[in-house]
Amino acid sequence: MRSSQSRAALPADLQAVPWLARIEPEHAGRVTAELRVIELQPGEVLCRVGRPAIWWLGVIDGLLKMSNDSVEGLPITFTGVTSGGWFGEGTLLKREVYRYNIQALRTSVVAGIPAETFHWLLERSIAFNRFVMNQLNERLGQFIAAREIDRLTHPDERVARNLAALFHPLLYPGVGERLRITQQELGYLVGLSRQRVNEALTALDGAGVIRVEYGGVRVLDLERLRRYAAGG
DNA sequence: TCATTAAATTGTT
DNA sequence: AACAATTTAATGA
Repeated sequence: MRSSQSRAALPADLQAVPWLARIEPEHAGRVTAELRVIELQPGEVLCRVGRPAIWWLGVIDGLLKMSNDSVEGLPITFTGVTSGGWFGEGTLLKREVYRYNIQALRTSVVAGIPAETFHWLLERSIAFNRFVMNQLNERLGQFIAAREIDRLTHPDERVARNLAALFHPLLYPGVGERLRITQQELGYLVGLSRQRVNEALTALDGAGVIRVEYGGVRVLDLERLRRYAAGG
């Protein structure tokens, strides 16, 4: 929006694109040439509902909040997109407009490839199709989970589920890795105050499912985090 | 490399 | 919302 300008991708950016190394070399060439990168400041909006979908977008580094608030009602779902996550494929496949608002929760580096390149890859690269198919499947699971999360009343449970969703197998292959997110950011994501998030994290730490660390959390038991129930 | 300082983040009230 | 304590990052000798 402001002074943000897109630039060509640097080698370091390319390394942070998980599907790039998996597709055929002859296809990767076009992608690296067309990949654009932009830096977002906290609070900056990447795309809004209703805008035509021109890019397939992914996070190089940072944290984005994906929300679909209907014009009339309250925000429906929130999903965090962390480093390595790509989104917008559903919209691009149908050649529609964006159905979500994407906002940066912290300073983030975001990459994008043009819609034509996205379709070009779909028509040629089996490896790319495989990645997108996986991605769609994961996203579907996330939305089903999101419906459940919305119904949860207990803050500790909401935090637990949201953390589990962020620590997704697709984005973070191994348990025990550190998820870099501050308690403030988690508060924005889940819709709770920082204090309440802190309280919830302390409870989760006490239960042994996560370890609270400075500037992030470490998931010790992803399964138990997913199934966490307050008081039991 | 170490010490000092500022900034960010956390834990509590 | 405010405060103190802690951790990290930055700076410069």
